Amino acid sequence: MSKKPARAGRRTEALTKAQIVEAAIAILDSEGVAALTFRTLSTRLATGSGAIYWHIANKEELLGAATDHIVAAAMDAAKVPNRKPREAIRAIATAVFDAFDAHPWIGGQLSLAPGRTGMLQVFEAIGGRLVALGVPAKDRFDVWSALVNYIFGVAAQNADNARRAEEGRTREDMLGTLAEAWGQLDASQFPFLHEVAVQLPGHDDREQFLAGIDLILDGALERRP
Amino acid sequence: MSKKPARAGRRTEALTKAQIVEAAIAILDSEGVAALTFRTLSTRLATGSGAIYWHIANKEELLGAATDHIVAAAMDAAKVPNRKPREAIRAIATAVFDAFDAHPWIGGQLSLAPGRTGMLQVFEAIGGRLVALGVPAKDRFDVWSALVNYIFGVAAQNADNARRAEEGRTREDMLGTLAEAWGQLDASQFPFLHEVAVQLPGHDDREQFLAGIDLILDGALERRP
DNA sequence: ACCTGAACACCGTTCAAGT
DNA sequence: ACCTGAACACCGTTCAAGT
Repeated sequence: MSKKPARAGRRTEALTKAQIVEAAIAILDSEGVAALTFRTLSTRLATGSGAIYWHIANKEELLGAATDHIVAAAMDAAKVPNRKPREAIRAIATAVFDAFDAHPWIGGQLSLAPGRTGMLQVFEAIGGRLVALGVPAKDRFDVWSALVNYIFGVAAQNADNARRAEEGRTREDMLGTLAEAWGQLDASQFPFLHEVAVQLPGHDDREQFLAGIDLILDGALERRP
Repeated sequence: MSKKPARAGRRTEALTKAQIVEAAIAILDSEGVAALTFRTLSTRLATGSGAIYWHIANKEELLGAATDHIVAAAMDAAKVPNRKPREAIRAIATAVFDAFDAHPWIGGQLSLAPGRTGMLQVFEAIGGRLVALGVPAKDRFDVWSALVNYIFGVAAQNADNARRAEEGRTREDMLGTLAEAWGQLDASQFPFLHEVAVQLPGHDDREQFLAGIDLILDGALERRP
């Protein structure tokens, strides 16, 4: 027997990057982004904080890998092969939107480091449907770029709103407050916002997100070679 | 005479929030987001770190106010009143894109706290042009939402790429590396990315961003009541 | 009312030492 | 090869004490 008793939960096999990323996601989901530190993470993994650095370069890589894990899982869950192209694009966009909304700690960790296979899958899936949809070859790169940037950009902004709502009022409260503020804006200086204020509380963020996808696709299909 | 000589640069008037925000922007622009701490900021302002908290609640509010200051300045500089509606929208979008690109520390600080007048000005300016463009009233809210979300979301993602490029290779280097990686992808599994790889190095992010604006507007104008 | 700056309660990251 | 955990060099934020 060694002097120290074996610690409960001490692993017997080597850590893996996947284990670390999954533990990080568990902390992020249950306690939020502020709770993810190398100390809480190493405690949960029953190891020393320095051990994590053997597998992961730094916190940015950790958050990036966690984000890509969520994206890849969302793509796996969104079964799209048998759908018509436009429906497939809408299904992929919805999957990303819902995944970000369910894991609102996802922020600006959307870069394309090597090994970000989840994002690559989304990129390819969207691009492939544009060919099937009949978007002219000369427009394809721009349409694809607009779509993937829109999807990830808007989903990330929505997630950030959800995160802020979590730590305070509900989303309905926030929209109500915003509608009231815009309704009190000077109608001669802000006629549009003054008018659109009434539509804020009732609207569905997800539906509006998908309406934007349709606008881009409609614009793309109007183009002829 | 007091025992301690008056410190050089000691202010004689009270701090203002505007002074703090401008000093913060100066640090962010010249030394990056990691260099902005309450210690560097209070040193530059010749005050104590706690003094800043008399005027600003916390770092999130500081970064949010700095972001809105940049947006407001960009809107002021982008003279759009005499343009045709579509050109005005393109000018506003370009102004936001360029401002974010020039201040790449702008990240996810895009929320709508009270007093964010810069973002409100962009929102109103875009909305007003949609009326002038003849977008049907029933579509206006969705088209407006798609446009402003696209503009801020894509501009923020581009800024984040610019920030990452700063602390390493150039943007051209990064695009070249990405093109090479995508070019080596299995062409049967990733046909679209394999093909689009060749277009990556030569493309202009700003032009592609504007192409997305046009797609949304074209999609919107195709709708009839 | 506004400022000072030490103190508090943390961080991410490194690294000599272990197995 | 992989892990340990103390140590380093910081942070944001608070607050008693000043003017």
